[in-house]
Amino acid sequence: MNYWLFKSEPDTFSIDKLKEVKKEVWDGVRNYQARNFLRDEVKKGDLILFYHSSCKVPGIAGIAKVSKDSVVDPTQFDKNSKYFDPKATKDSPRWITVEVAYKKKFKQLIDREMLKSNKITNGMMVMQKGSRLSIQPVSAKEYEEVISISK
DNA sequence: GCCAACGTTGGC
DNA sequence: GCCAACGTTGGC
Repeated sequence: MNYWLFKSEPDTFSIDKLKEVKKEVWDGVRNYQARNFLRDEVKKGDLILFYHSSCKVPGIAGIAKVSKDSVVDPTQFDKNSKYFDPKATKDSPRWITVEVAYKKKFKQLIDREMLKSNKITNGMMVMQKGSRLSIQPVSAKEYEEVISISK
């Protein structure tokens, strides 16, 4: 079992929205490094730190769980989607992702100030300058620390 | 295969 | 809105 951090802009898709819909296909990832994680390493049962980015207060908002792995991102075939990819075919889809299920929302958002002030969480990939990857691996130690901060 | 130009991300 | 960091594109 592995741990991950998934970034999402709350204006587009937030932890509250996930809570409402319970499950959602994590579509729209169009970066190969992130896609490779989604395709090869993110598996059913893995736990996800749900990170809100590009907003007033960025930070970790809660936890989700991978409910299905190796899901073909349907938006690549949708001409009306901004994620449409003319080079993707049904026979060899280019964008593979996962489905995530809501697990919990933290009582309080763990903002970057909080992550920075903790020695372990300050070392997380999301805290590194210029870290743009939207699907990031998280160590068990980092995950546990985030959980303990959230309590 | 190099690399400049360009586009995007994302914290601040 | 700024700007640094990074990824992608495309000419050569």
